[in-house]
Amino acid sequence: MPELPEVEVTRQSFAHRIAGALIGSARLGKPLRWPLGQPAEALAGRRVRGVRRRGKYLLLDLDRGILLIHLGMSGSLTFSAGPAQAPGPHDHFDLQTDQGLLRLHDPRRFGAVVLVEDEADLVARKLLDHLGLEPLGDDFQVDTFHAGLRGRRAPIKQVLLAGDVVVGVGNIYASEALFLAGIRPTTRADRISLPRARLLHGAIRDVLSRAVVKGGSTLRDFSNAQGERGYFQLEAMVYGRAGEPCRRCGGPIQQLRQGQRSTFFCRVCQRP
DNA sequence: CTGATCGCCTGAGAGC
DNA sequence: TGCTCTCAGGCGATCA
Repeated sequence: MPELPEVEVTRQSFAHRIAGALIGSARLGKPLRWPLGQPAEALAGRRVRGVRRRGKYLLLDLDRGILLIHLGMSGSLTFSAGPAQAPGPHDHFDLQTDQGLLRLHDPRRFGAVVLVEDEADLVARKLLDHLGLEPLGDDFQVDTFHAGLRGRRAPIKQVLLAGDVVVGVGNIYASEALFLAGIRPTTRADRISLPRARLLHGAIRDVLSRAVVKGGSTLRDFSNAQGERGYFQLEAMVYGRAGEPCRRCGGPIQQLRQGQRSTFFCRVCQRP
């Protein structure tokens, strides 16, 4: 579910409410993708300073350590004050604070919660070091982006998904950004000229930032930490629209598979 | 180095 | 109704 916009929307929906909170206790449900790294009890007594995002990871800065949270494919967070509901079968992590309960709901359990002492921690480095440029940040410039595509013979769609050139672009927004840039998803990344890289750079920033404004995409059950759904899926130009008319030229949207993932594109509006 | 595959999990929907 | 199959927003590990 969650790509950069959904993770950022989630962050914005609870960062200000959890800032300064004192952790009373933590609870783990079924195992997630990686172990917490320490007993859940180790979180008690720590204080939450704030919440950052790196790619699709949320980083809860504590007065001692950092709690890394990844939503995987099906994860969502809620943060609620007042009496806590009993955890459901898919609620696999709770962080009880004096300002509310942060709860991770993740049916498929591809998500993770990892406690590290700092960003130099080996596990933190394994997860974060290889990540590419932040697409909404100042470092994401056309020339560095274009340089990152050099030497990449793989299809541009898959290079975007890999996340080592630019982070946060998942399966929905990769198709959407390539449509906006007029680039065929199968085009080899290293064959993209500087002018087309400029178009793609702009398209990535555009689609991700507009998706954040719309609260992300709710295809099935995504909601932010206040339980609110996203609406960007209503504006999708190609994703999930196989066989339907292109919103630009009217031709049928095509679907293909790249690396076990569905890709959607318009063969008229997107050139190789 | 890069690229292609493989799993990790559960649930929904299609087809028989 | 109930079974089997395919697919779903991610991504690290492994092998060529």
